[in-house]
Amino acid sequence: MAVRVATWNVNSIVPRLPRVLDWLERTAPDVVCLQELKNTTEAFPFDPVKALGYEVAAFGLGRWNGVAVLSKIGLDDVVRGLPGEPVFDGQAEARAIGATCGGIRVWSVYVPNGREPQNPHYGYKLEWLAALQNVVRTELAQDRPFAVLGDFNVAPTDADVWDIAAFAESTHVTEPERDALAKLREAGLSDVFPRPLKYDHPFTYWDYRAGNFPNNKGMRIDLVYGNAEFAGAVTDAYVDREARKGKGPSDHAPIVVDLSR
DNA sequence: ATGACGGAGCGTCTCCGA
Repeated sequence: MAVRVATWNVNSIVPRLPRVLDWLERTAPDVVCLQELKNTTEAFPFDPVKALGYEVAAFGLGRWNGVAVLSKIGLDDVVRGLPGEPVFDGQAEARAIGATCGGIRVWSVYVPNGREPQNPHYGYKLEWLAALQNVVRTELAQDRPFAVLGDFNVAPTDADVWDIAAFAESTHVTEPERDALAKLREAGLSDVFPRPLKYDHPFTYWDYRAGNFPNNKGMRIDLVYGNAEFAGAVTDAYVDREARKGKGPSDHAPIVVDLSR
């Protein structure tokens, strides 16, 4: 059976809804992890998404963050929030949601940005990634295909940013952030590396400013980290940069992963 | 052309994003 799984940071679901619905229709993924919904759980546009055949598990706490899992192949054992996650500035944030879809366990994650290495948000980011490591170890104890998909806000290698020199003193490329990803791989997850539809590297994010998209000044910070059962079933994976084009896009492009089970 | 920030809210600025 073929299963199509996708992840996409939509940068606010309400203004993006027409584009997201159109993309869902054309791409027809079975399971979709969404990030940066920027609204509350109740305000998620359930009806038009359900009309396309999806069950929806959303988790939003206000104007920032917000994650969801959509599925056409079942949606069970939903967990809202990352068990053991840290709290920043006394405010709970909706950055993770887990669900089981047709026997595949997925976590949709929106890792904290970190802002600058000197900012308390950076420490929060590292603590959040440590909590993710613990959840991953727990999930890996289960014998089933499993993946963490989403906006990790970390570029795993220097090749994952358009110019490493432009990132001196910046988050997203520091050793501790990359170590956190390495620990996920050491625990048993593989980086499901997508193919680009154009150019030689599968960037997933391009800043809106300064013509970064047309100039392909991008970053690969949206990732699919799967266990052996998940990664071993992958038949194709690509970044849909077409979704970054035109008027009113998200600043992130979706990643589409095809599995044969 | 892919084309030179955008979203949200106690809002006409400020915060946040990466």
